[in-house]
Amino acid sequence: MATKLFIVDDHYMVIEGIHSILQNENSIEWMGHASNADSCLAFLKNQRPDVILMDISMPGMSGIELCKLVRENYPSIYIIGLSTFNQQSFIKKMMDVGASGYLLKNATRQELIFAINEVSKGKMYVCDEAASTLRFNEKLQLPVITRREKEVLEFIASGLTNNEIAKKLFISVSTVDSHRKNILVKFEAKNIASLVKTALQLKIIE
Amino acid sequence: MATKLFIVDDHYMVIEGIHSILQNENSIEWMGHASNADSCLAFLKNQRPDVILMDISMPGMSGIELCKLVRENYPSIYIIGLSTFNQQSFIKKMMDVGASGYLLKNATRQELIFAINEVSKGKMYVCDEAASTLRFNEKLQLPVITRREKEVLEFIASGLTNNEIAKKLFISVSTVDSHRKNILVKFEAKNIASLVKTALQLKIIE
DNA sequence: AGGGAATTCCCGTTTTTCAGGGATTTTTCA
DNA sequence: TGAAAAATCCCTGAAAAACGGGAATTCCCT
Repeated sequence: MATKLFIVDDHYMVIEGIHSILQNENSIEWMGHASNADSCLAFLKNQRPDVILMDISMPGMSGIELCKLVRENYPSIYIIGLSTFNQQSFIKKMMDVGASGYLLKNATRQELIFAINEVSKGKMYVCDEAASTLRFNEKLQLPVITRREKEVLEFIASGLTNNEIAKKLFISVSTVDSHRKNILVKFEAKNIASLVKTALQLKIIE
Repeated sequence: MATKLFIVDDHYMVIEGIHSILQNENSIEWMGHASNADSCLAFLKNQRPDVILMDISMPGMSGIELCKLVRENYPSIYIIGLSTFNQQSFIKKMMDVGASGYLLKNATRQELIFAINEVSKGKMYVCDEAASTLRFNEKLQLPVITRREKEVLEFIASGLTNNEIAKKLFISVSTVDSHRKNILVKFEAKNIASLVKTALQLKIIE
């Protein structure tokens, strides 16, 4: 039986490309596409694909949130993440949230078909580039900061002083200072400048 | 006479998508594709398309450099920039370097065909999103900093203090401080944290 | 129920940044 | 060759961050 495939991507050219690539592939049945998370969810109300190819960065709800939702509500559907960039945190988050595979948009026809078939059988498929990025990151691993620390970090990056942050969060300056110190340690940063830089580079803040 | 089109993009799916979209369009003749700047240049040694669709971010030479080269050596070829993101600086740089148009990868079939046809006649076509980004940026325009200021900014972002920077550059702390102050004014930042954040966001430093 | 993590708070000292001036010497380029 | 822009240097005082400690409470998970 052919694998029923659905695609969520906000790039028309990519959808068209995948459609065209899979046109003569009779092991895969094209169910359609959505260009954002909401239309995807609406589609799933009545239809049940076997595999969804899902772009990670989309306007509105991201592929990561969408993946989580779909996996929670329709555990029989397998998901393959799709993105342009080989971005450490994206890949990890996508896999954490239940994706079965990960492809970059420069994948070949062979790789695409192979990935869909593997995943439809319940296996995993992560493309080489993404896999090596994951391995690299396991060694280097991202600093883990708490919810509160992240809040403080965001305020710091937007230029607020400890005093201003304290007022915003209704806590004392000492507390803010403690958080700041802990964040600096976790990031192995010696001051705010390098902290903000690495936090942005690691996409921990935007 | 049909417009002869060539495509440079490192994403197979996008090439395939565009190919598929243009298959039944007889005003456009598909000449082929390259997945990087070098193969594009090699192709141009013997062939002469009318229009090149060119991805901006590619491994190796970027679309911006490639665009410049092509325009210098083959001024009869018109170029349309292509990218995933609506990124201020990219669009501007691409247009500065001689591109005739700019499309995002979520363009529709109609828009794609229209853009190619317009550009082939020597006109310009910039998609709405990109155009509004350009307008937005003209008003807001990027801070212009001097070479020295950029050097200092980079050291600041990597966590060096004024003192350390002074030693590295063999200048006095006062001078570094002056640069720092000027940079802060130019970025309208109130402190280092917000400075580093906006400098990174505007891609003025990496 | 117990333990660890998270969040909260405080102190004192040193270093660095911020904000406000002003001033001189090089470069650059029209 | 001359004016504008860039790069250099200096001062002072206040504000904030960095450093190095310690400690109490609350939350969460097993």
